[in-house]
Amino acid sequence: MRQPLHERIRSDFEARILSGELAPGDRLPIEQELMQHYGCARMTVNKALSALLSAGLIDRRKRAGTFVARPRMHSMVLDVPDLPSQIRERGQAYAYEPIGHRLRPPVPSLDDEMQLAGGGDLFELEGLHLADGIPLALEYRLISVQAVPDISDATDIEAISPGSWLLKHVPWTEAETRISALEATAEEARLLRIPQRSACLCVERRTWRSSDRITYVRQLFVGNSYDLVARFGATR
Amino acid sequence: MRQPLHERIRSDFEARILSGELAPGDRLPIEQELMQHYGCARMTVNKALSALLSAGLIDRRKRAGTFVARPRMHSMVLDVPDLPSQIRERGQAYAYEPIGHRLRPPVPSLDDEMQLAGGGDLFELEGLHLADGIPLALEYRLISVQAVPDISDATDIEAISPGSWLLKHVPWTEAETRISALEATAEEARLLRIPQRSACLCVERRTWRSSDRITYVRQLFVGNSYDLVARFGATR
DNA sequence: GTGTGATTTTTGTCTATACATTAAGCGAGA
DNA sequence: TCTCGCTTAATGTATAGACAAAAATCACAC
Repeated sequence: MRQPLHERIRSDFEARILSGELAPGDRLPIEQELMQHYGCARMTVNKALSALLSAGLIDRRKRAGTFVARPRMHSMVLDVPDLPSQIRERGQAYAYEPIGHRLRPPVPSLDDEMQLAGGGDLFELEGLHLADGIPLALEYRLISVQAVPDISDATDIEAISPGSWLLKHVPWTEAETRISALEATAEEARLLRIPQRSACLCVERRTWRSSDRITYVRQLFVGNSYDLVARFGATR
Repeated sequence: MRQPLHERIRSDFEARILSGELAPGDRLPIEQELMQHYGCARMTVNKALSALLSAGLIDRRKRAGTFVARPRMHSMVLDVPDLPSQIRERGQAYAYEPIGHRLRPPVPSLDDEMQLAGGGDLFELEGLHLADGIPLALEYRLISVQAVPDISDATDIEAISPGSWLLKHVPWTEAETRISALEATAEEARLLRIPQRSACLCVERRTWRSSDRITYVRQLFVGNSYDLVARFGATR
């Protein structure tokens, strides 16, 4: 039994759905029929269909049956590796160069800052990510002191990089990333050592741990030296 | 039984892992112990742990046991909705304005074009996506005639938008998206009606159907009028 | 010591069955 | 015709047991 039966059933239907043979809205056989077709117990069929369900390929309704899901708003998996390891993987030397940091209260007129702070203060942090000594990205970060009290006595936070430090100390459960393109301001261009108004890739991210805001970060990548890559396909 | 037992077991351990109480590498109780702790059958425990496994939160090895997974390279889900529906969702009028199209052989010196063509010709297509009459994105697309023979007699392809047309006619199984920022050339700027060298978000996508290349598309978005959004979280 | 084979623990798969839950569909009555 | 409740077909959850497969461990021979 090199390939488990439930896996075979699952991939059979995955293939038929992805190939278009089974179109969105089409009904799949009921579990009883599949039991007979594959000559197995219902639990085995159920395991296969549960996997397809959690992969979002099918919808199931009691009494009604199992249906091919409408093509969900197409989505792909975006790799968000942390910069240090990604730069090292390219065979370059990584360095983080702190520009400054301070503790300050949130600006009352900025809703986002108020929510992030959640009654406490904000830890503000700015620095450069360098690859082989050349600036790759400018990072501006706000951390909620309330959500991350350890931040006060974190002497090592700028030794590695704030992103890596946070990942180690504060696991998050939810995040939203926004990607856009914009032109570097004079100040940003100076820090990144690029011409003014050069195109930059702007990645903003907000993270939560079960409804509490943790951090906001804005990374400005030098346009022609960094690509984000997303993939879709080959379930595992 | 508002909440199934297997779901309770799953979320118990999800919480303990995300909170850091269980650190990467820590060993979880074996299924026998969990059966006793929760007073249930082994299949129930197994279902909970299988869910955590497929979510990537744990690793399991026969004879060795179950362990909290090392934090994987973080990945997020990137929404890639097709432009027409997304623009209409914002309450704007969508239009596609064809610039031109032709059938031509691939350029022999370009490996990517040769692979895409796969021995046949390429269908080349250029057009603008407009929101309320204002250019939002410039699209350049190559389609493999071999993979999509219907393309020859597709009179409607420019009536809707090439992306939507393809999505309807040719399901794909794999795709790679590359996101970067760059400055519009003189020609691109003219078509998009923006100043020369403005920052633009460049989305390139290559799609496959089981090892056959189908299409290459490059969409150039006006920098300040479009964001891509990616999310991570809420395991259903 | 060092490999090598047997042992045993733990997960992986599967069966057969039971009862719960949901909602589609039907029929009775207003 | 509309509504209410009943029946019933389908999925959802759970059980108890069986055997398979992998790999850590141990014992033995060299």
